[in-house]
Amino acid sequence: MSDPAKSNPPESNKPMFALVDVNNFYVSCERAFEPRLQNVPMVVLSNNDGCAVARSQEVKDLGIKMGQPWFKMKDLAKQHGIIAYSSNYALYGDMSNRATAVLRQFCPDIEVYSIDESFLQMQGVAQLYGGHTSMGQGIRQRVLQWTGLPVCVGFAPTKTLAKFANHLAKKNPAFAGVCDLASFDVSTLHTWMAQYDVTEVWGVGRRIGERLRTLGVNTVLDLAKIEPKILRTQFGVVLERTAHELRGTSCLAMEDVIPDKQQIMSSRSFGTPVQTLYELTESVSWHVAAAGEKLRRQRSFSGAIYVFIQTNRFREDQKQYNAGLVMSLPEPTNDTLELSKHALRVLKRLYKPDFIYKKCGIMLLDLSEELHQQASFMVSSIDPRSAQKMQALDAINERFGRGMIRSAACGTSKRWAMRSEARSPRYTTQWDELPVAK
DNA sequence: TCTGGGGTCCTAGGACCC
DNA sequence: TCTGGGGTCCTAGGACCC
Repeated sequence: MSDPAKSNPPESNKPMFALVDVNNFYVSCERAFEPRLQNVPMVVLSNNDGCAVARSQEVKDLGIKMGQPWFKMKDLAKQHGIIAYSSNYALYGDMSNRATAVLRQFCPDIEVYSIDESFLQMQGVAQLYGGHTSMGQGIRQRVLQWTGLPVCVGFAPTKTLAKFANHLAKKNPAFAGVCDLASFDVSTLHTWMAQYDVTEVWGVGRRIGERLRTLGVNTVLDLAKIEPKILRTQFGVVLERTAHELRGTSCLAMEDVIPDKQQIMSSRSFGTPVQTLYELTESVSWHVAAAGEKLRRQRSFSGAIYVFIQTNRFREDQKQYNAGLVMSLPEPTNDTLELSKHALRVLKRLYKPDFIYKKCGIMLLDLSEELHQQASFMVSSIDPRSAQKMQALDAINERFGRGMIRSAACGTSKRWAMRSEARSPRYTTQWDELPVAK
């Protein structure tokens, strides 16, 4: 017998991607630990229990849209017995890692695209599993068995098509959760493409969708067929690339290494409205601490900090004030206390009494790598013990929970803290919240 | 009463330089 | 009086993603 790779060189050299995506991810995480939630209409709410960020199929069937405010659907919820959970990011993050670990067993070349989606670069791997479809089924089965999470898999020669394949797998029960576009002939592919709105394409949102419609581009197929050069002049390189991808030419490669973040943000709406500088100070200090942790985790330094405060834009009966300011730091730092000092100085300049605030936050900007930090020849104002201090702080907070050690400015009242009234236990990351078998 | 929190990339346009 | 043109860098804002 001849080597299959050799007898078939053009096939195995062509790029081939799989997109694996967990169905209704947050909802599925909750269901994995509470079987009684199966087949029950349920949503998971955003921070502050604001709006629905994950919906079970039953809820989608009721016509409830992504991002719909919870308070607006309470009547419907009562009527249909919709259960709402607060979001539990400790649980979702951990479950995501577990699912990713299973995928890695199938294919080492993996790009974790988001908390619930990964691209796999196949390069002939599927042959080991008897082809795309059976590999896809194998993935579904093992992820479900090992993590309790249901996934769908889409295969195609480009990332954009793999996203579309995944979408088909999700929407059409006939695919049984796995759709291999590479096995479709052109007319079959086009028949499917003609059935879906152009905004289903990865990279085409509401706005671009509207503009495309004026050009007579309504379906996925229309976008695949239009001359890409036209898109280039009217929309730019990104959409041109998307069109090429829909035609089967791979333009987007795997991004295997996770690049360091170029900006780090921490912000949140308040659980209850805030008026005093004192409370804003607490909250901003809290955000600086959270962002500082992320900054040090990727071993970066920040050269500038942005602070903003906002009133509630939905309250037409209240005076509105949105303000933000960037401040360059005298030298890059990763020290939470140093960052706080500057952030609070900015906050004082922004603050105006007589407004009712709804949200505040900070962003760390001008990030640079640790390696590039050089001790200044000039006298540095940075405390030489800063690095050790931050290391100790991170270690303690890692072990005992965020905020165990914090600057005094973070305060103790936290009247502004976000609402999270129906959070499930952190089953997989806290010893005292482990699920109990009865 | 109650309306999320992150990120990225691209482009247009202004400032500035020669 | 004549009112160029090309290049770079930066920023703000818009669009997208999950």
